[in-house]
Amino acid sequence: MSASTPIPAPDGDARTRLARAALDAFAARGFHGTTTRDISTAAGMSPAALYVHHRSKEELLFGLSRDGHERVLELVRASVARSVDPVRQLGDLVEDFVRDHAVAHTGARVVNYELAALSEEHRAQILEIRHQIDLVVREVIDRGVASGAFATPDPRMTASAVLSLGIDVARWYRDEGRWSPEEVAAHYRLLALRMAGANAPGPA
Amino acid sequence: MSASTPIPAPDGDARTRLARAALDAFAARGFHGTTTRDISTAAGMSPAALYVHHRSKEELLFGLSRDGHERVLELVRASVARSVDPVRQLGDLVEDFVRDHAVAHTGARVVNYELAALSEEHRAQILEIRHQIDLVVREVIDRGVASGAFATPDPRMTASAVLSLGIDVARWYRDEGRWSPEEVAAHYRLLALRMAGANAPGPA
DNA sequence: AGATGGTAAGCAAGCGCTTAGTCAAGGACA
DNA sequence: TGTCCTTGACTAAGCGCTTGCTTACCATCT
Repeated sequence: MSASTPIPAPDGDARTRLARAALDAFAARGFHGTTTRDISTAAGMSPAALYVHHRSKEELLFGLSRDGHERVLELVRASVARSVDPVRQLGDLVEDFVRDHAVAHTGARVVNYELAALSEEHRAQILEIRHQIDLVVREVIDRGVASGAFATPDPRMTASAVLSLGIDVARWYRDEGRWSPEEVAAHYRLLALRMAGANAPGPA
Repeated sequence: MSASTPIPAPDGDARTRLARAALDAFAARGFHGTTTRDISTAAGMSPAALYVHHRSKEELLFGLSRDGHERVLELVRASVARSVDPVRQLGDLVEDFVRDHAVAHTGARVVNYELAALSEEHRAQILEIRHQIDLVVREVIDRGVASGAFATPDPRMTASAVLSLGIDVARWYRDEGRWSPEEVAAHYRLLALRMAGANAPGPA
């Protein structure tokens, strides 16, 4: 035969398959509601295989949480980098953030609601990334208030609320639901700009 | 002795102590992360005592969830009943809802984030109460749009987002945090009215 | 005496994780 | 070319412990 590839498994290599199975299981039943047998069986392997590729169940969760958070941090930084106008920056940020939380709501659930299951040190690392995400939003709103584009009596709480609104999308969004990710993202862009007190939200 | 009371235990009767211990534990570590020994020990009893007062760990969760949801449903209905002006109704509703989710964030976490651990039938009962809560908010916004007091391209999604914003308070609020429940409630009132497109939010 | 509210002890099942080993692929060398 | 040895992925079996829950019994009230 001419095939020289190292025979890829049906859906990626074993390590990736285990990680994806864990993500789905954690999202559906939570960290403590998921057994190592759930994960390995879903990945088509024996329970011991999990420990060939990952040190423990907790470290598997940590890896998923860290990767997910870093992806979101890059996402919001990229949104803000696309322009200099705070109104457009906030709109883009919220639209991208919300779309992502709707599309990837399975991963976002693990990322946002399983922090308590992490070890002390791992949770601290994650909270640091979350802080960076918070800073991005806060700075956009602060600049908008400084320039007069936004008006809000408490910019910090408004920033917190805007992020909060987007995070909760991961909790309630369903694939078979009433709205597409794009529809939610577009409407939430408007809502966030109103929250910030933008005078003329503009079309896009 | 003159005391005729039936010797109340340090913090309420046994059933209540167990329920409160369960609520704290479920909020801190989740349903599956909590053992029946955690609960009974925190209530100052042996593991078997839990089954004298409650049928199972799941039914204990269900009771907490049902009571919590019914309390919130009564709360929002009372908020709306205090006036007839949609602007004031939505403002009062959000203010009361958010204050409650900040003050009672422990209970609200269980109520909002442990639904997956319930049995099929129990979860269905809870979802019905949640639907009633949703309807209250939706009707207030619909009436505001009809009267011209509100302006939003998708009243239904706006209603969903307003509730969502309040629910997420339970996730991030901390007692030792930056803001008092009253401060968050007041600011969120403004945010919700802006989201709904109220022209003049008014003072209170 | 019966009802009420509690406990000590423990059962069957399930948990995270480990151990000891199988098996296929690949390089080294006679 | 054939044989040996190493390496890496994987599993069967199971260890020690914990889980939710039950049973059999006891103390205290009315």
